[in-house]
Amino acid sequence: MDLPGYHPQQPQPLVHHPGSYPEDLLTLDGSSTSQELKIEPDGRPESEESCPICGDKVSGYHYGLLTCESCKGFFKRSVQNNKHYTCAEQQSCPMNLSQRKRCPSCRFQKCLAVGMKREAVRADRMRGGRNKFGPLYRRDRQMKQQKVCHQANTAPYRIKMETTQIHQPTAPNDLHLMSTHTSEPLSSEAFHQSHIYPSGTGQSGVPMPLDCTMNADRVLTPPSLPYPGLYHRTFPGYLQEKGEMSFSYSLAATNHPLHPTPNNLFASRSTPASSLCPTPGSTTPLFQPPTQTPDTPSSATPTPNFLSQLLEGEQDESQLCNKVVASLQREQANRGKHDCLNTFSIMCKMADQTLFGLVEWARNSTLFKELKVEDQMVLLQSCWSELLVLDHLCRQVTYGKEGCIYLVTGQQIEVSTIISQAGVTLSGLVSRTQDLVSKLKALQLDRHEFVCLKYLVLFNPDVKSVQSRRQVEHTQERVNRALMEHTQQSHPGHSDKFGQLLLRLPEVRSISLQVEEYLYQRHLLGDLPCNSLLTEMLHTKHS
DNA sequence: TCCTCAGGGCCACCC
DNA sequence: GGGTGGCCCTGAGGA
Repeated sequence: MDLPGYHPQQPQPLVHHPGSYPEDLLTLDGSSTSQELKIEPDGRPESEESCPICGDKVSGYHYGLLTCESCKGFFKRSVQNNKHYTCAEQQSCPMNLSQRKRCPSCRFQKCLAVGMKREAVRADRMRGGRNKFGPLYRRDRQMKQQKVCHQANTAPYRIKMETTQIHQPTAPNDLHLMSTHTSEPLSSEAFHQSHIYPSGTGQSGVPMPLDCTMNADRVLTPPSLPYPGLYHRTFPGYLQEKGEMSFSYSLAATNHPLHPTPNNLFASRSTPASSLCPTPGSTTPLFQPPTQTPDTPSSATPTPNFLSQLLEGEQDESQLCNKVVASLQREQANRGKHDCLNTFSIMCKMADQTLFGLVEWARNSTLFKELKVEDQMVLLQSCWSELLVLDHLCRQVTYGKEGCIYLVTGQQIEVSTIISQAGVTLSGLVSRTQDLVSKLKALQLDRHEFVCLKYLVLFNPDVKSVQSRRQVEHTQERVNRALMEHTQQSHPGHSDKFGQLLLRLPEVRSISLQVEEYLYQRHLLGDLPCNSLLTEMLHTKHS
């Protein structure tokens, strides 16, 4: 028995289709009404497959996934007429065949959540023909067929992901981040005065001022946070750091030989200890020894040792913040006063540094270290974007204020600002992500659960090319069990929390695929910094 | 050249 | 009168 609704797939498109979105390939039968998919010999779904939105009978692929005729029409009208619905309840109205008409807001949100695409509704209203998703639909069918075969042999309680084609880089790609010849710090003004380019305008877009001022809420101490247990460290001395905007994260770190790329991520495995050492001169080591964490409701977990083991190596948020800010400062310093980074570049830098931190987190994980280096590589290459999305979600759940996106640097941006200035794809991504944040907040995600989700994403035995599949599978099952026991112990009144948490993983996967595709499109437009781990990871997947 | 199938339009029906 | 949903038309792309 698979866990309900968790059947994410991560196939590699054979051909890259600009403007298409890989979550087409994602099987999201994750609704509560999901049922076993049956495929006819030619790959077409049998009539009993249910619509992921309302559970009605599907009539074919519509706007990105298999839906019923009713939801197809509803989605089309909503997009064509630019409808803006409002939910009269808590935006969690039940969605089934009999109640789908009650709340168009929730229905439309669910359409988006399961992967229907606004961009598949033709702006020119041209009839007939095939859309750009055609090849992906076929691929999706193939994957579903594989899934059905695979499910027959799936062990109970297995988190199942479909096989993934991992492309090994064919040539070494050393990463050369920006040079750090200057130590001139980025002025606070320059850093605050970032700009945003509306999606679609590309580099030629007119920069629009965006208020990215530092947020004083950053100094909130854990007890005042909505979910104080999620991040396990406070921000000692943050006020001083914030005021000076000067960090001592070694400049050499960015040119560090251990700076990972898809090819040299594990180049230092023969001397793992060295990779953990702070760069000479650095006063902010990448990782601190595990510290006593604030009390959380989960302290009574039945597998404290294992959970503690998982929590070891969790990155210090304040150090990550320092690292990212320092990196941005160096970048800006290299550019000079009159050549400010635009907001998209800043975001990419943040993501890149965060990704670097996540790779380090994985590499320093005891469980992960037990795997073969080759397996570590393919696993990370498979899930890096999901880890990034999870990291972002966790930050929002912990620090994010309603209607704002909390950046790793402690800055906040209003969601409405982004949506008003961004293009359709980015707006959709932000909306989907914020929806997921709301769900996770409602579930009161704690840091134990967050780290379990990270491990479940990382230890994916269905990644193709994994050699020690049994080992990965075993670890995933252990984490799965630990998460289940933890949720039962820490939230006895919320018996379904475990299932609810797992149901969020397909959404994380879906969003991460959309993020990858979006970033790749921007990369093709030349908007992404060339020499970054982020770009390298994107290249690896698209090569 | 034919077939497939996904997006668009139409319209009866419902509230 | 606006929304819904079933049915049919259209036409690009593949066989």
